[in-house]
Amino acid sequence: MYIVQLKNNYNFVFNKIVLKKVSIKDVANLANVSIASVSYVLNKMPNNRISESTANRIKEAAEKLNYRPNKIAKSLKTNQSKILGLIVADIANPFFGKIAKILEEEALKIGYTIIIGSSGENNEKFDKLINFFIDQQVDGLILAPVENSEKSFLKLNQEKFPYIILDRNLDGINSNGIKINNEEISFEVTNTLIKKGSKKPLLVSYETTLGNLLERDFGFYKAIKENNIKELESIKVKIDDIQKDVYAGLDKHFNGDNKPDSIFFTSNKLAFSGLKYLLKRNINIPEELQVIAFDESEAYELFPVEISYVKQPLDEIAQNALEMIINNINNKNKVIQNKELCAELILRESTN
Amino acid sequence: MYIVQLKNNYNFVFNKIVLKKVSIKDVANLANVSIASVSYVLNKMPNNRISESTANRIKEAAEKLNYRPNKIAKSLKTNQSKILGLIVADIANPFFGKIAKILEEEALKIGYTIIIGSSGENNEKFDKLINFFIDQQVDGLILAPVENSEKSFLKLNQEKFPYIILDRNLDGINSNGIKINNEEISFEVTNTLIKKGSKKPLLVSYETTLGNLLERDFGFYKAIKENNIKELESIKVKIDDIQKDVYAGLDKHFNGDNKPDSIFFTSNKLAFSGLKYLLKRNINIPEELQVIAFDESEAYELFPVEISYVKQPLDEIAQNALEMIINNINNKNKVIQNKELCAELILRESTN
DNA sequence: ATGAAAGCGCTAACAC
DNA sequence: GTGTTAGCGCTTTCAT
Repeated sequence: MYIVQLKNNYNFVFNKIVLKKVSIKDVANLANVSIASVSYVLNKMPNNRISESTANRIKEAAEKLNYRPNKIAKSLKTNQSKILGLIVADIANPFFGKIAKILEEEALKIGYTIIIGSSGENNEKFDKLINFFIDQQVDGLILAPVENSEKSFLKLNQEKFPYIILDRNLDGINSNGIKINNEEISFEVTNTLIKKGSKKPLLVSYETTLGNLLERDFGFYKAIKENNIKELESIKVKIDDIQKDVYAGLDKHFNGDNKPDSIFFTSNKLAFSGLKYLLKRNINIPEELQVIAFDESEAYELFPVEISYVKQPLDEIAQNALEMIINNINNKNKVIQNKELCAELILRESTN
Repeated sequence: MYIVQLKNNYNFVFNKIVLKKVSIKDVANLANVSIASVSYVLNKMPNNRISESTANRIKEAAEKLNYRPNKIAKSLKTNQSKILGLIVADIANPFFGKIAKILEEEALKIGYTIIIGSSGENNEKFDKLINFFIDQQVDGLILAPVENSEKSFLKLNQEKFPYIILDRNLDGINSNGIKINNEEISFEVTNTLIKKGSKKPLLVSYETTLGNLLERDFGFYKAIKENNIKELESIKVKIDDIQKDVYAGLDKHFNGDNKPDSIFFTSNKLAFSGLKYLLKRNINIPEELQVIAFDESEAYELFPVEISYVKQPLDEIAQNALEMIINNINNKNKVIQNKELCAELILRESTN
C-alpha cells in the first residue's frame, strides 16, 4: 500500500499511484494517535502503557495500510542492523553451502539476516569482504579464515568488533570459535585403517598453515607413530591447484613399488580429485586400497564404491556459531570460548 | 578508531576506550569544516565546489580517524539500501551456489550486497522470505520461483516492487526474467540421442507446473514426434521425493521387457538419483544405455563413465540477472524483458 | 567555496 | 495512558 503525499504532513491514501511508502506517521494519523504510541504497540512493549482499545485501533490502521516498519530507520536509531556477515572460502562448495543454509534459517528465526561472501582462499579478498561487511553495518561476523589473514583478525580484535571463527583456526589468533575435534577424529580414522589391516597408510593433505588442517595431519601422524608404522611420504597439496598436485602425488606413489594400501584424504576436495584418479587407474577398493575421506559429499554417491567418510555435525556447527556470535554481540567483553564438536566416522564399503 | 564523547558535541580522540564510532561530525570537527563539505568530498561530488586544499584536509582527517561512512544512515536518507535479495530453492545445491557466488562477486563490484534465502521449494517459505527481505529494505529481488507462488508475484507486481525471475518461470506471470533456451536445448539433446542410435529414449523429469521444466519436456516430446518414435512412459518425479520416485520409475522400466536405450534427465538432482540407480544395476553405459543429463555437477566426475550434459552459462546468467535488476530498480516502469541465453550440450562418454 | 539546516523513519526519554 | 521531542548519521537544498 502506498500513500500520496500532498502537503507537508498530510497524506492521502490512494489506490494506484505510487509515491511514498507507508510510514509510522501514516499509521499514527489514521489511528489518531502519536507515532510514539504506534511504535510502542507495534513493538509489543510492556503493555501497561497503551489501552487495549487504542492498541487495537493502531493495529487495525497498520494492517489496513499494510504498514511495514522501516528496518533501516530502526537500525539507525538502535544502532543494530540485525545483519550478520558470513565469510566462507567458497559458497559454491556444498560444505559451506549447507552451513550457510542452516545458519540463514536459524538466523531468520531470531530476526537476523545473513550476508555471505566467498573469500576464494584469498586473504586480500577476505579482508576486503570484512571491511565491506562492516561498512554495511553488520552486527557481527562469522568467519572461516584463510591463510595469512592474521592481520584482519588483529584489526578486529583491536576494534573489539564481534566475530567468531568457523571451522578453521589460525595460529596465534585466539578468538571465540567453533570447530570439530580434527585431531581426534583423524587419529581414529588412521587407527581404523590400520586395524583393518593397512600397513602403508598414505596421507593426502594440504600444504597449509591453517590449524584445523594441521590438526588432521597430527592425528594421522600420531596414529602411525603409535602403531610403529613407517611413514610413506605424505602428499601435501597446494590449496590453489588441488587436482594437479593430487594427481602428481598419487602418480608417484602408484607408479613406484612401495604402493600405499590405504589413503586418508583430509578434505572433500582432496578426496574428489583423488577418487577421480583412482577411478581412472582402476584401483580396486577396498581390496587393493582402503579409503577414508573427510566430509560428506554427494559426489561420493556416484563412485562405484561407497566411500567411508568423516561426517561433520553441520547443524550443530551452524547453531553453535549463531549462538556464539549473538552472545558476543550482546556482551562484548566476554571470555574467549572455543567450542569443539565431535565429528563422526561413517564406515562404508571403502574400508572393507 | 573510536571517539570518546565528552559533552554534547565535543569529541575527544582517545586511544583505547571504546565509546562511539567515528561519524561524519568528527571528521568535520577535525578538518574544521562543516559536515556538508565532508559529505561532498568523500562522495566525490562534482568538485567545482570544494577547494583542493580543504578537500585534502578533509581526506586526511577521515583517514586519520579511520572514518567509515554509516551506510545505514545513508540508506535512510537516500532511500536506497544497496542490498539485493536472492531467493533460490536451495543454496546448498551447487547450481544455485555457483550462481550466488558469481552474483555476489559482481554485485560487490558495483557496491551492492546480496542476501540469500533458500525456499526449499516451499511457497510459504518463499513468500515469507520475500516479505522478510522487503522489510529489510532490499532495493530489489532476484527470484527463482517455486510452484504455486503466483500470488507472491502478483503482490510484487501490484506494489511495483522491482524484481526479476531467475532460471525458472511461472505460467501467467509475465515479468522480467532470465533463463535459458530450455526447449531448444532439450530438443537438441533428444535428437542427439536418436541420431546416435537410440530407438527408445526415456524422459526422466518432474511432475511440476514450473515453465522451464515443462519446456524441457516439450523439447523432448517434439524430438521424438519428429522422429516418429513411440514414447516410452516418461518418469515424472515429485519434487519432494526425488530419489524414491526415480528408483521406482526406473525399476519399472528396467524390470520390464521394453527397456529404454537412452535417458534424458532434466535436472542434476534427477540425474544424481538416476545414475546411482544405474550404478547399482550395473547397466552398461553407453552400450546398453546412453545418458544425457541437465546441468553440470561435480558428482558426475566420480561416475565411472563421463556423463554428457547440458551446460548452462552460469556466469552469463548471473551477470544478466544483476544487470536486469539494477536496470529495473533505476527505471521502474520499463518494458518487460525476457532474456533467453543459450545452453550448450557437452558430449562425453555416456553418448558413445 | 562553504555552512546551516531540514529531514529520511524510527525509538525512547521525558512531560503531562 | 498518551503525546512531544531529541536525535541516530547522513544527503542535499538553499543561503551566504
